[in-house]
Amino acid sequence: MSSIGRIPEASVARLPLYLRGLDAFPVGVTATVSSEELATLAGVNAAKVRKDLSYLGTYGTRGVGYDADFLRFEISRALGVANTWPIVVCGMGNLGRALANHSGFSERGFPVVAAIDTDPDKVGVEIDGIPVYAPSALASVVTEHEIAVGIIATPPEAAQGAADRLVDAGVVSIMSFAPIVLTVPNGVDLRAVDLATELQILGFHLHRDRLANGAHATAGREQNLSVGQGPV
Amino acid sequence: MSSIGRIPEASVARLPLYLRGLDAFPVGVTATVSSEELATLAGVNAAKVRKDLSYLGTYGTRGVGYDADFLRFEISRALGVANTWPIVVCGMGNLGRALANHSGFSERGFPVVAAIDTDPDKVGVEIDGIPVYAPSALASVVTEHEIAVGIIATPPEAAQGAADRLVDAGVVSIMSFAPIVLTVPNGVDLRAVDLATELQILGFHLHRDRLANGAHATAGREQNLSVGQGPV
DNA sequence: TTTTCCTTGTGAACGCGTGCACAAGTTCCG
DNA sequence: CGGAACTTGTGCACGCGTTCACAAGGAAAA
Repeated sequence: MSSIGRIPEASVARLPLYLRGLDAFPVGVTATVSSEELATLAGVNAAKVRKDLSYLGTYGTRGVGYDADFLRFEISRALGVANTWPIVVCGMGNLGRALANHSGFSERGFPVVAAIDTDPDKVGVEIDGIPVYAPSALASVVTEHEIAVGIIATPPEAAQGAADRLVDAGVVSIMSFAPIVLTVPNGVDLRAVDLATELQILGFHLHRDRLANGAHATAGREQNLSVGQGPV
Repeated sequence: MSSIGRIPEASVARLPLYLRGLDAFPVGVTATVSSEELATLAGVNAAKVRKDLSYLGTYGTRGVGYDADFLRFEISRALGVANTWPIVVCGMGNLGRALANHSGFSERGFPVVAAIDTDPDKVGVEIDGIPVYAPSALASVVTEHEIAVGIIATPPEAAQGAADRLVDAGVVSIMSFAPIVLTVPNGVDLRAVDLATELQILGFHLHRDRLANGAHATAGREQNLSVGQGPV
């Protein structure tokens, strides 16, 4: 087994992008990718690709490139994509329903196997094929499906409660869409995505450019940003 | 007018969090916040709060703290929150509909005023009060509502096309949920959020912890992460 | 007025991430 | 077999962001 040393967080955050880029190459077929190509596919630069991959091991061939299929396998292994992580969605409002249906999740090894909602009208039925349970059933649902990942898509007021229940039930990774700061015990991995905040960042640049130029936004900023998030 | 110098991107990304934290204080009422309190409310540390705010100007009082109401005003001004930025959502699938309904957007000054979809059954009707137009109508819709911000929630195959049309129509800020790399001209601000990628990052830590410990995840990682994204 | 207490604002050090530039290694052609 | 062309892997330098630690300043009490 290849004992991988410490991989910088910034690199970890890019590994899924490389994996996504490798979708351009068919599975099971031998093909060669250069760091340059992969960089384009992932939206980063070539030096970063090479350095990131070097943290995983020496998987390329100098003068040639990387074998696409093998590289996919190795990145998948590093990310633990071989495993399937069933997830539970808390809050079946607009966003929750959309997330529960999001095909990208199951395609990437994160099938939504259950949902939680407080609305008695929703509890007990299946929404888009996903069974909805009451909050009280969370612990048993988590145990039964061996769920390690939870998504919080509740209203802000209910988010901390949902997080607490998830943690109590044994969930150790949480992705939250609630626009508040959540507190979770040590050892629980929390990722917060606040969509309105993201827009406000866009708004800042917009505002600045409007002030700088007359009304037209010609003087530019950067042109491409990728997903990511830094630890606090 | 306070001419603000260059504000680091990392600081800009936190300003909305501070603003969100200040929601805890009523509008129009004089109250004092210390950097420590605000740090807790925003989920960061106090030194960062002070440094970030110092980029905006000298708004605090030594020995006392910041006036919550005034601070909110100043951060709002820096972010351009005074303005309202109408947005258009491209792709009224599950995610698009959820985003179009997301109350957090309009609350924060980003009302969804129009949607675009290729499905003839959707075009011409209103979905949740939002008029849906055909892609060909995009330019006139953007002009009419003076739209500067677009959201891409289309399937991946249609995303680049949607981006191109948005740019042609004059949109200069784009938030994309499509799991592909988009190319936009210089001067256009693009923010990409790939939800599956976010989950895979969680999955990586999960995987690592499972390998390290037996099966229980007690040995911990960090406990709190906030939204953010770095320029490429 | 002077002293004490408190919190901001910031200079400076540290650490991480990025990108350059090149040595090391591979393939292919003559 | 020698050399040209190419691409990886990485040492190193640079810059940004974070954090510490403290001086500067203000309020309140003595």
